[in-house]
Amino acid sequence: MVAGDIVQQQLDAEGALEGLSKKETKKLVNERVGAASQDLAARLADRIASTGRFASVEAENGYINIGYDVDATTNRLVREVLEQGATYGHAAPDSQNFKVMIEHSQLNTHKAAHVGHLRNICLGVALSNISDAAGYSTIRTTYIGDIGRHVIRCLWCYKAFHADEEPPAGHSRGRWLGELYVESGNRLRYREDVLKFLNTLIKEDAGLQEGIDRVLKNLWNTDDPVDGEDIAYILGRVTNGEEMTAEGFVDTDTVVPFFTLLGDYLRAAVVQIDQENTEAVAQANARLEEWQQLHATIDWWPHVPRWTEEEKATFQLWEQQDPAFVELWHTTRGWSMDELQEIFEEFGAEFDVWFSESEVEEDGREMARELLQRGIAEISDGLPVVKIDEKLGLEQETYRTMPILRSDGSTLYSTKDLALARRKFENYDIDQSIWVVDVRQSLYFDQITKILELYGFDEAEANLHEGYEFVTLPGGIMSSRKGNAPLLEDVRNATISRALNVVQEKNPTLAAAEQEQVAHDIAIGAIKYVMLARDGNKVIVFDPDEALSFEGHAAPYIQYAHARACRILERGGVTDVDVLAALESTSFVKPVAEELNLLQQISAFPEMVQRAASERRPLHITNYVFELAKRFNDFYHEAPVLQEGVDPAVRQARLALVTATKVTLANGLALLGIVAPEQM
RNA sequence: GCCCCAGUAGCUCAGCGGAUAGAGCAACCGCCUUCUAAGCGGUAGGCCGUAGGUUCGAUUCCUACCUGGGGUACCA
Repeated sequence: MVAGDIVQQQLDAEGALEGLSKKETKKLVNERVGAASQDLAARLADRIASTGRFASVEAENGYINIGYDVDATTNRLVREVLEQGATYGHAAPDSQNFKVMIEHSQLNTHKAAHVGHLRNICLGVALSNISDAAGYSTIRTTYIGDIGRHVIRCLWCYKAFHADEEPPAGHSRGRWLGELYVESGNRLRYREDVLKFLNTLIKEDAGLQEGIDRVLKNLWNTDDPVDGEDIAYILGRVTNGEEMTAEGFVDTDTVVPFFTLLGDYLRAAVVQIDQENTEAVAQANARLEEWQQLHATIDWWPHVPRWTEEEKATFQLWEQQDPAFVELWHTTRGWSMDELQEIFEEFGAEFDVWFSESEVEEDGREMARELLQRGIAEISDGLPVVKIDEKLGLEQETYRTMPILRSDGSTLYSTKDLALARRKFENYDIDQSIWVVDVRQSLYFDQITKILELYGFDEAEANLHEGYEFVTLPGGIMSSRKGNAPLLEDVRNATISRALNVVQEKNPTLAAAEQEQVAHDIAIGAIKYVMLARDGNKVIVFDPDEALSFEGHAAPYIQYAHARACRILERGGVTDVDVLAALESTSFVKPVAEELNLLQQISAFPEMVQRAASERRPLHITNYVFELAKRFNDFYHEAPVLQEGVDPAVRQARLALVTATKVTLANGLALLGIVAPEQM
């Protein structure tokens, strides 16, 4: 760019540009700029070299390569690393003079955590660590979803169907509640699911039109014949390829015998189909399987409307703070919290402040009232909402309309978040408030922020949504109903047992307890690395097999480099303290290329921490630490430390380099919340 | 419809307007009497989604389009 300007000025001064079109000017400048930049680089290089501050300065291809005095620079660097130890790379605490609150790991009680939550925890922990290390005063917080529709549903299901059951002992009680929540959804959504199945069949199954007659005939022949109008309804929908609704039936329970008889048709379809056509066979089988699953609970059908009423009534029990219900809530909440604590501990999530939805509910309700009173919110179709675009005077739809309470007066997520956002600034004197929540909520958080602005809350703009894409499975979107969303606990267990196998195979002489500890560190590290080594705006396709791979670009590769470094130091019989003490007499003369590459990478760490913090991208640290491990492995193969024939001075220098590498690797991994074992 | 995100090697992903676009996995060929082979070296593999624009220079910035994903008033 500079060279371009210079060339242009030169040509201008020479008068060479006179009368030329813009395009011709460009062409001329273009022709000369390459040479000019090389010339410029060479002249600059000369000038830099003349300062005598660098060991070598070379101009190459328009770039300037500067060489340092290796011995002095290395000594200084290694000293810095060893003196600072676990804080190498960190800025002085609070040196940024900026206080930030990071909210993450908003797990729910009464519900099982899945791999998507795992990404949140890993990201939140890493972002907090990095923020802290970069010198931002960081308050770690979480916001537990201990009330809301999921809790109500779970407890409704508990009271209605499982009240007399003994919940399992110990930590699986939380998981048990999670299963109840899934069951509640299946029950309440049952009619929808059945109708969806029927309507897909009507739309996609060409054979149904022919087969329907027999099904309907059998419907006449049951002991308790169904209404003729309903049979006509079914026939009409099928022949016209139109969707059925529950309301379309005179007697909605007609669906029960109809759905049962449909099984005969589907079973026959599997047999009749051309067996050569594997795709059609697979589809027919899949349909039959889905039918079987739904049919297993066909007796649910008549009850669904009543259940829906019961769910509403359960909401009201909470709203009215019914003592028995509140007690049940409190007890079951405790079961889940025990489990959440374990997860947090295992994944290194520590919090300075704990929030939960139940504690901000009243504040939120109060705020909603005020918003209505002040005319910022209004009742639209019986629903309290803020018409944000209208209030901001925006022509184009941008922030749309946000409900701030349910029409029955119960609170929504938004009700509570408005209150919480305000509380954070009022009680903790922060400069910035960050939500680590997946990207699907970005409109939601924009809405919250804008409503706070309309409310007159000055700090609203200091809210920041740190979004990240969600986690899917190789097969497609996860659906908890189909049960193919891997639960956090399952992923954790599978990875740990897999890691244990590898450790036992690779390091059979290690004591069993050590093997288990190492396997644990490796497994958790592997999971975390997968979650952090992709940019936030990339969807992670979570392949359990790949997460379990311990080779290549993954945490174990880095941990292995660290363990190797530890091993060398152990065999060399030196500690960090010894190396530091000997530094005065350590000289780094004529290092090989692998050593220089390693040194360069170590020295880049502090800057990388700053960058990761300011961009809020732990990815920079995962990349950094992988590159560092790679360079160490290169060094390991090319530059022997303890082997015979290595000059004692070289050995001393290399031991120092290995120590600095070990410290930096451990520090980098620590920022990611990954443990660096000393042996593997 | 409107808004957001992604599209780079067979797959998963890096790539701070600049040098010959890089890793890992998978494939193929090598390296353990040596500080741990969870490692290292090599081979092969690319219209950087498409078309314009800005720039001396674009994978990178802008616009449009294509493809995929997500969001879009009483889910969280």
